[in-house]
Amino acid sequence: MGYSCFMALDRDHVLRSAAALLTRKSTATMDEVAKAAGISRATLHRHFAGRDALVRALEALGIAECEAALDRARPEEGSATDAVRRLVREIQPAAGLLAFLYGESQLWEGDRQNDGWQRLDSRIGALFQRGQRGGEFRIDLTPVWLTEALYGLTASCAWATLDGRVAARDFPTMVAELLLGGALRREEP
Amino acid sequence: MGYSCFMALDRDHVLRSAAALLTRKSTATMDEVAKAAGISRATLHRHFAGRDALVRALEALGIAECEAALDRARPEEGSATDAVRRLVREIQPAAGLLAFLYGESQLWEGDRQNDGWQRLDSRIGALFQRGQRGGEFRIDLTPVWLTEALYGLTASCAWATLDGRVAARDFPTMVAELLLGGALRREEP
DNA sequence: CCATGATGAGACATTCCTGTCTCACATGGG
DNA sequence: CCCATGTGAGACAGGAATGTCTCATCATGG
Repeated sequence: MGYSCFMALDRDHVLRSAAALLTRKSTATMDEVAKAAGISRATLHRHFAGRDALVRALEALGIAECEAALDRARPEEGSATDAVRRLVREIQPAAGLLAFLYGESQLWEGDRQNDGWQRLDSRIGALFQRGQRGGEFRIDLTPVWLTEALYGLTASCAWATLDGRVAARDFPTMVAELLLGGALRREEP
Repeated sequence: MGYSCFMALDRDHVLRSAAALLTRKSTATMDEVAKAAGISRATLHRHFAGRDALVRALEALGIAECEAALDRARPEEGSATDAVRRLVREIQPAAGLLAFLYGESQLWEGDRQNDGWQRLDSRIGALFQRGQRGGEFRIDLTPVWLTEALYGLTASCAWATLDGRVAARDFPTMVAELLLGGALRREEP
């Protein structure tokens, strides 16, 4: 059977390479994706039927990584503020992939879209709602918008990191502190 | 000379139509752009040599609109906080176009990019810096990141508005208040 | 040693978009 | 009235990416 027992690993490796490449160049060719993974275009097509299938697989990977990050962040524990900080920290490794998917409008205009996004939105929205009900978060910004802002700031910081405008080690602080506290100084520490 | 004296108006109309369409569907064909503007593809090519020229023209329009918004917002007057609120309010009409350009990576990977972005970055960055020096804004978030976050939140809210997740009339509040104050409640009103 | 199966290289047709062209038509000015 | 100019429709070739195919190679397992 040759390498067949490693195909799952190969597939994952290809997926990660594609994510890394498409994060930087979202219009990359199937040939470029194959080159980046160190395989031929034929083999790439054996793993993923076409470009659409590849993007869908990346979408599934992104959703899975976000859900894993959400699990690790334990959004139900402790203060909502700290939970958001944990979430941003845990989501950083997936930020690049998330930024790519966020800009891939192809995923949203389709008639049916992956349920995973709705699950994620619900869980993250619930975290913000918990913070509002507990009096930690202001109530004039809707949980839906706060969730959207979390995605947007994550993607923005991922791009800014790729361009070198923000240091990667500052990612958690920049995203979480802006999302939580905004630009204004606090009167009381 | 027929309609030649109105060509400038035609061109502007085409540009606005293209912006509105490409904001929703960034991969729209030249034919779709022409259809959306109510002209034929031949006439579209008479106004813009090719797709690249069209995108560049949209970039120039976006920059011009942002600079105009910045002028109207009078970023040097009054408190930096109010200046940011004015800027967000004035930038809303250009938010859709800005969101399209923000996701058009083609503009950034080219060897030379429009100087306008740097001018805008400088002016907006200066506003945040003024707020920091005046003690209004916190100093642990860099002006570069705050500028990036302004773009990112603007684009996010523009998309959320298109999808109906955020009401258009709430745009200024959602963007400005999150950027300024974050999600946390203030102890003191 | 041989058979199996995965791989890489490349050819190939197809499809889609683009850019350019021609031509007929309409409108407006001289 | 006649000409000039802008326009729409369509044809056309070219390029690029895709998806499918074949074939030679090579490693593994029996």
